[in-house]
Amino acid sequence: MTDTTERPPESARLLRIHEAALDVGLTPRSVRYYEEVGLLKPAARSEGDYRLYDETDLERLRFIKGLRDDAGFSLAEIAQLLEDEAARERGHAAFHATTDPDERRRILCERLASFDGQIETLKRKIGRLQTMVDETEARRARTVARIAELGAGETC
Amino acid sequence: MTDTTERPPESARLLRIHEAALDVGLTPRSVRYYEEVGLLKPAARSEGDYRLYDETDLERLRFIKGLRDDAGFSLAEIAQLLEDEAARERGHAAFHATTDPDERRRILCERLASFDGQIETLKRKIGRLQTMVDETEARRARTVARIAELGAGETC
DNA sequence: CGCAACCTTGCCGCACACGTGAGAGTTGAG
DNA sequence: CTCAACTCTCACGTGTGCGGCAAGGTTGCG
Repeated sequence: MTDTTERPPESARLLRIHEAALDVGLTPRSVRYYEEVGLLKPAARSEGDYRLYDETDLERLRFIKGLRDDAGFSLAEIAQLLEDEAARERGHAAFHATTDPDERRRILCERLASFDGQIETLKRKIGRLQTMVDETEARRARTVARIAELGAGETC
Repeated sequence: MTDTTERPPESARLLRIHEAALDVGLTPRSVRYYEEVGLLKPAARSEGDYRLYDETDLERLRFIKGLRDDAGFSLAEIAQLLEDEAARERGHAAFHATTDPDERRRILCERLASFDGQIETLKRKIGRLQTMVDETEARRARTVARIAELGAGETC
Protein backbone atom coordinates (compact mmCIF):
# COMPACT_ATOMS: atom_id res chain seq x y z
CA MET A 1 0.00 0.00 0.00
CA THR A 2 2.87 2.33 0.68
CA ASP A 3 5.09 1.57 -2.28
CA THR A 4 4.66 1.77 -5.99
CA THR A 5 6.71 -1.30 -6.92
CA GLU A 6 4.07 -3.69 -8.19
CA ARG A 7 4.05 -6.16 -5.39
CA PRO A 8 1.49 -8.92 -5.90
CA PRO A 9 -0.52 -8.67 -2.69
CA GLU A 10 0.57 -12.09 -1.51
CA SER A 11 -2.78 -13.58 -2.28
CA ALA A 12 -2.36 -12.99 -6.00
CA ARG A 13 0.89 -14.86 -6.62
CA LEU A 14 -0.14 -16.84 -9.67
CA LEU A 15 2.00 -19.47 -11.38
CA ARG A 16 1.81 -20.72 -14.93
CA ILE A 17 1.41 -24.42 -15.47
CA HIS A 18 5.10 -25.27 -15.82
CA GLU A 19 6.08 -23.57 -12.58
CA ALA A 20 3.09 -24.94 -10.74
CA ALA A 21 3.85 -28.47 -11.93
CA LEU A 22 7.52 -28.14 -10.96
CA ASP A 23 6.54 -26.86 -7.55
CA VAL A 24 4.42 -29.89 -6.71
CA GLY A 25 6.43 -32.48 -8.62
CA LEU A 26 4.11 -33.21 -11.51
CA THR A 27 4.23 -32.62 -15.27
CA PRO A 28 2.16 -29.96 -17.05
CA ARG A 29 0.45 -32.75 -18.93
CA SER A 30 -0.69 -34.43 -15.74
CA VAL A 31 -2.00 -31.16 -14.37
CA ARG A 32 -4.00 -30.56 -17.54
CA TYR A 33 -5.25 -34.11 -17.41
CA TYR A 34 -6.44 -33.69 -13.83
CA GLU A 35 -8.37 -30.66 -14.99
CA GLU A 36 -9.75 -32.68 -17.90
CA VAL A 37 -11.19 -35.29 -15.54
CA GLY A 38 -12.53 -32.65 -13.18
CA LEU A 39 -10.10 -32.78 -10.27
CA LEU A 40 -9.35 -29.06 -10.29
CA LYS A 41 -9.68 -25.82 -12.19
CA PRO A 42 -6.95 -23.15 -12.24
CA ALA A 43 -7.73 -20.13 -10.09
CA ALA A 44 -7.60 -17.94 -13.20
CA ARG A 45 -6.68 -17.63 -16.84
CA SER A 46 -4.45 -14.97 -18.32
CA GLU A 47 -5.52 -12.64 -21.10
CA GLY A 48 -4.14 -15.12 -23.60
CA ASP A 49 -5.90 -18.04 -21.85
CA TYR A 50 -2.86 -19.32 -19.96
CA ARG A 51 -3.79 -21.33 -16.86
CA LEU A 52 -2.83 -19.50 -13.64
CA TYR A 53 -2.56 -21.36 -10.33
CA ASP A 54 -2.65 -19.96 -6.80
CA GLU A 55 -1.49 -21.51 -3.55
CA THR A 56 -4.83 -23.22 -2.98
CA ASP A 57 -4.45 -24.96 -6.33
CA LEU A 58 -0.96 -26.07 -5.43
CA GLU A 59 -2.18 -27.61 -2.19
CA ARG A 60 -4.90 -29.39 -4.05
CA LEU A 61 -2.32 -30.72 -6.52
CA ARG A 62 -0.11 -31.87 -3.67
CA PHE A 63 -3.11 -33.57 -2.12
CA ILE A 64 -3.83 -35.38 -5.37
CA LYS A 65 -0.22 -36.41 -5.87
CA GLY A 66 0.00 -37.66 -2.31
CA LEU A 67 -3.03 -39.88 -2.68
CA ARG A 68 -1.87 -41.12 -6.06
CA ASP A 69 1.74 -41.88 -5.11
CA ASP A 70 1.56 -42.76 -1.45
CA ALA A 71 -1.82 -44.33 -1.05
CA GLY A 72 -2.19 -45.76 -4.54
CA PHE A 73 -5.62 -44.25 -5.05
CA SER A 74 -7.01 -44.05 -8.56
CA LEU A 75 -8.01 -40.67 -9.89
CA ALA A 76 -11.61 -41.81 -9.63
CA GLU A 77 -11.19 -42.48 -5.91
CA ILE A 78 -9.47 -39.14 -5.45
CA ALA A 79 -12.31 -37.49 -7.29
CA GLN A 80 -14.67 -39.12 -4.80
CA LEU A 81 -12.73 -37.76 -1.83
CA LEU A 82 -12.65 -34.28 -3.33
CA GLU A 83 -16.34 -34.57 -4.11
CA ASP A 84 -17.08 -35.44 -0.49
CA GLU A 85 -15.05 -32.42 0.53
CA ALA A 86 -17.05 -30.22 -1.82
CA ALA A 87 -20.27 -31.63 -0.42
CA ARG A 88 -19.13 -30.66 3.05
CA GLU A 89 -18.46 -27.14 1.90
CA ARG A 90 -21.87 -26.94 0.34
CA GLY A 91 -23.14 -28.14 3.70
CA HIS A 92 -21.18 -25.32 5.31
CA ALA A 93 -22.97 -22.81 3.13
CA ALA A 94 -26.34 -24.41 3.77
CA PHE A 95 -25.58 -24.34 7.46
CA HIS A 96 -25.13 -20.59 7.45
CA ALA A 97 -28.16 -20.12 5.24
CA THR A 98 -30.50 -21.35 7.94
CA THR A 99 -31.02 -20.67 11.60
CA ASP A 100 -33.22 -23.68 12.28
CA PRO A 101 -31.32 -25.74 14.90
CA ASP A 102 -32.78 -29.02 13.65
CA GLU A 103 -31.74 -28.25 10.10
CA ARG A 104 -28.30 -27.25 11.29
CA ARG A 105 -27.99 -30.44 13.27
CA ARG A 106 -28.96 -32.47 10.23
CA ILE A 107 -26.31 -30.75 8.11
CA LEU A 108 -23.62 -31.35 10.70
CA CYS A 109 -24.63 -34.99 11.04
CA GLU A 110 -24.29 -35.51 7.31
CA ARG A 111 -20.86 -34.00 7.48
CA LEU A 112 -20.00 -36.34 10.32
CA ALA A 113 -21.06 -39.36 8.30
CA SER A 114 -18.94 -38.16 5.40
CA PHE A 115 -15.88 -37.87 7.64
CA ASP A 116 -16.55 -41.29 9.11
CA GLY A 117 -16.76 -42.91 5.71
CA GLN A 118 -13.49 -41.35 4.65
CA ILE A 119 -11.75 -42.36 7.86
CA GLU A 120 -12.93 -45.92 7.49
CA THR A 121 -11.69 -46.16 3.92
CA LEU A 122 -8.28 -44.93 4.97
CA LYS A 123 -8.11 -47.13 8.05
CA ARG A 124 -8.90 -50.25 6.09
CA LYS A 125 -5.92 -49.56 3.89
CA ILE A 126 -3.75 -48.87 6.91
CA GLY A 127 -4.88 -52.09 8.56
CA ARG A 128 -3.86 -54.18 5.59
CA LEU A 129 -0.51 -52.47 5.33
CA GLN A 130 0.06 -52.82 9.08
CA THR A 131 -0.58 -56.55 8.86
CA MET A 132 2.11 -56.80 6.25
CA VAL A 133 4.50 -54.74 8.38
CA ASP A 134 3.82 -56.97 11.38
CA GLU A 135 4.48 -60.12 9.42
CA THR A 136 7.66 -58.72 7.99
CA GLU A 137 8.87 -57.51 11.38
CA ALA A 138 8.21 -60.92 12.90
CA ARG A 139 10.37 -62.52 10.24
CA ARG A 140 13.00 -59.84 10.70
CA ALA A 141 13.06 -60.61 14.43
CA ARG A 142 13.66 -64.29 13.73
CA THR A 143 16.56 -63.34 11.51
CA VAL A 144 18.01 -61.11 14.21
CA ALA A 145 17.77 -63.99 16.67
CA ARG A 146 19.61 -66.28 14.29
CA ILE A 147 22.37 -63.73 13.85
CA ALA A 148 22.70 -63.52 17.62
CA GLU A 149 22.98 -67.30 17.82
CA LEU A 150 25.96 -67.10 15.49
CA GLY A 151 27.81 -65.36 18.29
CA ALA A 152 30.10 -62.33 18.32
CA GLY A 153 30.83 -60.14 15.32
CA GLU A 154 29.51 -56.60 14.96
CA THR A 155 29.49 -56.40 11.18
CA CYS A 156 25.83 -55.49 11.03
CA MET B 1 3.79 -96.93 -3.57
CA THR B 2 1.77 -99.31 -1.45
CA ASP B 3 -1.68 -98.77 -2.87
CA THR B 4 -3.05 -98.52 -6.34
CA THR B 5 -5.94 -96.13 -5.61
CA GLU B 6 -4.54 -92.80 -6.64
CA ARG B 7 -5.06 -90.91 -3.39
CA PRO B 8 -3.74 -87.37 -3.50
CA PRO B 9 -1.51 -87.39 -0.40
CA GLU B 10 -2.95 -84.22 1.06
CA SER B 11 0.01 -82.22 -0.14
CA ALA B 12 -1.03 -82.83 -3.72
CA ARG B 13 -4.49 -81.29 -3.66
CA LEU B 14 -4.28 -79.44 -6.93
CA LEU B 15 -6.88 -77.05 -8.28
CA ARG B 16 -7.53 -76.07 -11.84
CA ILE B 17 -7.48 -72.44 -12.71
CA HIS B 18 -11.18 -71.75 -12.31
CA GLU B 19 -11.36 -73.22 -8.82
CA ALA B 20 -8.13 -71.57 -7.77
CA ALA B 21 -9.33 -68.20 -9.01
CA LEU B 22 -12.69 -68.59 -7.23
CA ASP B 23 -10.93 -69.56 -4.04
CA VAL B 24 -8.84 -66.40 -3.87
CA GLY B 25 -11.35 -64.04 -5.48
CA LEU B 26 -9.73 -63.45 -8.84
CA THR B 27 -10.62 -64.34 -12.41
CA PRO B 28 -8.86 -67.05 -14.43
CA ARG B 29 -7.82 -64.34 -16.84
CA SER B 30 -6.06 -62.37 -14.11
CA VAL B 31 -4.29 -65.47 -12.86
CA ARG B 32 -3.02 -66.24 -16.35
CA TYR B 33 -1.95 -62.64 -16.72
CA TYR B 34 0.01 -62.76 -13.47
CA GLU B 35 1.80 -65.79 -14.84
CA GLU B 36 2.40 -63.96 -18.11
CA VAL B 37 4.18 -61.13 -16.29
CA GLY B 38 6.15 -63.52 -14.11
CA LEU B 39 4.40 -63.24 -10.75
CA LEU B 40 3.86 -66.99 -10.35
CA LYS B 41 3.93 -70.34 -12.05
CA PRO B 42 1.42 -73.11 -11.31
CA ALA B 43 2.81 -75.91 -9.21
CA ALA B 44 2.15 -78.33 -12.05
CA ARG B 45 0.49 -78.97 -15.37
CA SER B 46 -1.85 -81.83 -16.13
CA GLU B 47 -1.25 -84.33 -18.91
CA GLY B 48 -3.30 -82.11 -21.21
CA ASP B 49 -1.40 -79.01 -20.11
CA TYR B 50 -4.02 -77.70 -17.67
CA ARG B 51 -2.57 -75.40 -15.01
CA LEU B 52 -2.69 -76.99 -11.53
CA TYR B 53 -2.34 -74.89 -8.39
CA ASP B 54 -1.40 -76.01 -4.88
CA GLU B 55 -1.92 -74.26 -1.55
CA THR B 56 1.36 -72.37 -1.85
CA ASP B 57 0.17 -70.92 -5.14
CA LEU B 58 -3.11 -69.88 -3.56
CA GLU B 59 -1.31 -68.04 -0.79
CA ARG B 60 0.84 -66.30 -3.34
CA LEU B 61 -2.27 -65.27 -5.25
CA ARG B 62 -3.90 -63.98 -2.07
CA PHE B 63 -0.73 -62.04 -1.32
CA ILE B 64 -0.82 -60.47 -4.78
CA LYS B 65 -4.50 -59.64 -4.55
CA GLY B 66 -4.03 -58.09 -1.13
CA LEU B 67 -1.27 -55.82 -2.29
CA ARG B 68 -3.16 -54.89 -5.44
CA ASP B 69 -6.52 -54.17 -3.81
CA ASP B 70 -5.64 -52.98 -0.35
CA ALA B 71 -2.32 -51.27 -0.78
CA GLY B 72 -2.72 -50.11 -4.34
CA PHE B 73 0.59 -51.57 -5.45
CA SER B 74 1.22 -51.99 -9.15
CA LEU B 75 2.07 -55.44 -10.43
CA ALA B 76 5.61 -54.17 -10.99
CA GLU B 77 5.92 -53.22 -7.32
CA ILE B 78 4.47 -56.57 -6.30
CA ALA B 79 6.97 -58.28 -8.57
CA GLN B 80 9.71 -56.41 -6.71
CA LEU B 81 8.45 -57.58 -3.33
CA LEU B 82 8.21 -61.16 -4.56
CA GLU B 83 11.66 -60.85 -6.06
CA ASP B 84 13.04 -59.73 -2.69
CA GLU B 85 11.34 -62.71 -1.12
CA ALA B 86 12.91 -65.02 -3.68
CA ALA B 87 16.31 -63.48 -2.98
CA ARG B 88 15.83 -64.26 0.70
CA GLU B 89 15.03 -67.85 -0.13
CA ARG B 90 18.11 -68.12 -2.27
CA GLY B 91 19.94 -66.74 0.75
CA HIS B 92 18.35 -69.46 2.84
CA ALA B 93 19.71 -72.10 0.50
CA ALA B 94 23.13 -70.47 0.43
CA PHE B 95 23.04 -70.35 4.22
CA HIS B 96 22.63 -74.09 4.50
CA ALA B 97 25.21 -74.68 1.79
CA THR B 98 28.00 -73.30 3.94
CA THR B 99 29.20 -73.78 7.49
CA ASP B 100 31.43 -70.73 7.58
CA PRO B 101 30.00 -68.51 10.34
CA ASP B 102 31.18 -65.30 8.66
CA GLU B 103 29.50 -66.29 5.42
CA ARG B 104 26.37 -67.23 7.28
CA ARG B 105 26.39 -63.94 9.10
CA ARG B 106 26.73 -62.06 5.82
CA ILE B 107 23.76 -63.91 4.32
CA LEU B 108 21.58 -63.16 7.33
CA CYS B 109 22.60 -59.50 7.27
CA GLU B 110 21.57 -59.22 3.65
CA ARG B 111 18.25 -60.74 4.55
CA LEU B 112 17.91 -58.22 7.36
CA ALA B 113 18.52 -55.32 4.99
CA SER B 114 15.91 -56.72 2.62
CA PHE B 115 13.33 -56.88 5.41
CA ASP B 116 14.21 -53.37 6.52
CA GLY B 117 13.74 -51.97 3.04
CA GLN B 118 10.36 -53.61 2.71
CA ILE B 119 9.25 -52.41 6.13
CA GLU B 120 10.28 -48.87 5.31
CA THR B 121 8.39 -48.89 2.03
CA LEU B 122 5.25 -50.05 3.80
CA LYS B 123 5.65 -47.65 6.71
CA ARG B 124 6.02 -44.65 4.43
CA LYS B 125 2.67 -45.51 2.90
CA ILE B 126 1.15 -45.98 6.33
CA GLY B 127 2.56 -42.67 7.50
CA ARG B 128 0.97 -40.79 4.66
CA LEU B 129 -2.36 -42.46 5.19
CA GLN B 130 -2.17 -41.87 8.94
CA THR B 131 -1.58 -38.17 8.36
CA MET B 132 -4.74 -38.06 6.31
CA VAL B 133 -6.66 -39.93 8.99
CA ASP B 134 -5.41 -37.54 11.66
CA GLU B 135 -6.45 -34.50 9.67
CA THR B 136 -9.85 -35.97 8.97
CA GLU B 137 -10.37 -36.94 12.59
CA ALA B 138 -9.42 -33.45 13.76
CA ARG B 139 -12.06 -31.98 11.47
CA ARG B 140 -14.54 -34.60 12.58
CA ALA B 141 -13.90 -33.61 16.18
CA ARG B 142 -14.62 -29.96 15.39
CA THR B 143 -17.89 -31.02 13.82
CA VAL B 144 -18.80 -33.06 16.88
CA ALA B 145 -18.10 -30.03 19.07
CA ARG B 146 -20.34 -27.86 16.96
CA ILE B 147 -23.14 -30.40 17.19
CA ALA B 148 -22.77 -30.39 20.96
CA GLU B 149 -23.02 -26.59 20.98
CA LEU B 150 -26.37 -26.89 19.26
CA GLY B 151 -27.69 -28.41 22.47
CA ALA B 152 -29.90 -31.42 23.14
CA GLY B 153 -31.20 -33.85 20.51
CA GLU B 154 -29.89 -37.36 20.11
CA THR B 155 -30.61 -37.81 16.40
CA CYS B 156 -27.05 -38.78 15.59
C1' DC C 1 -17.40 -93.64 -26.40
C1' DG C 2 -20.17 -89.45 -26.40
C1' DC C 3 -20.65 -85.05 -24.81
C1' DA C 4 -20.88 -81.05 -21.78
C1' DA C 5 -17.87 -78.42 -19.30
C1' DC C 6 -13.65 -76.92 -18.71
C1' DC C 7 -9.03 -75.75 -20.45
C1' DT C 8 -5.33 -74.11 -23.92
C1' DT C 9 -2.93 -70.30 -26.81
C1' DG C 10 -3.56 -66.29 -29.55
C1' DC C 11 -5.18 -62.08 -30.45
C1' DC C 12 -8.00 -57.94 -30.49
C1' DG C 13 -10.21 -54.45 -27.55
C1' DC C 14 -10.82 -51.28 -23.68
C1' DA C 15 -10.19 -47.90 -19.74
C1' DC C 16 -6.89 -45.37 -17.28
C1' DA C 17 -3.16 -42.11 -16.92
C1' DC C 18 -0.69 -39.92 -19.08
C1' DG C 19 3.49 -38.88 -23.26
C1' DT C 20 4.29 -36.67 -27.43
C1' DG C 21 4.03 -34.08 -31.22
C1' DA C 22 1.49 -30.46 -34.54
C1' DG C 23 0.09 -26.05 -35.46
C1' DA C 24 -1.11 -21.74 -33.71
C1' DG C 25 -1.12 -18.11 -30.24
C1' DT C 26 0.98 -15.41 -25.84
C1' DT C 27 4.37 -13.39 -22.94
C1' DG C 28 8.07 -10.71 -21.64
C1' DA C 29 12.95 -9.42 -21.85
C1' DG C 30 16.01 -6.74 -24.80
C1' DC D 1 9.14 -4.67 -32.28
C1' DT D 2 11.55 -9.06 -32.33
C1' DC D 3 12.22 -13.34 -30.82
C1' DA D 4 12.90 -17.20 -27.75
C1' DA D 5 10.36 -19.52 -24.53
C1' DC D 6 6.26 -20.74 -22.99
C1' DT D 7 1.31 -22.04 -23.58
C1' DC D 8 -2.96 -23.30 -25.94
C1' DT D 9 -6.05 -27.06 -27.99
C1' DC D 10 -6.64 -31.08 -30.57
C1' DA D 11 -5.27 -35.61 -31.47
C1' DC D 12 -2.91 -39.74 -31.77
C1' DG D 13 0.50 -43.03 -29.29
C1' DT D 14 1.91 -45.93 -25.18
C1' DG D 15 2.10 -49.13 -21.10
C1' DT D 16 -0.73 -51.46 -17.71
C1' DG D 17 -4.21 -54.70 -16.39
C1' DC D 18 -7.08 -57.08 -17.62
C1' DG D 19 -12.02 -58.75 -20.67
C1' DG D 20 -13.69 -61.44 -24.30
C1' DC D 21 -13.81 -64.20 -28.28
C1' DA D 22 -12.12 -67.84 -31.56
C1' DA D 23 -10.54 -72.36 -32.64
C1' DG D 24 -9.14 -76.14 -30.91
C1' DG D 25 -7.76 -79.76 -27.11
C1' DT D 26 -8.80 -82.27 -22.32
C1' DT D 27 -11.49 -84.26 -18.58
C1' DG D 28 -14.52 -87.10 -16.67
C1' DC D 29 -19.33 -88.57 -15.82
C1' DG D 30 -22.78 -91.85 -17.78
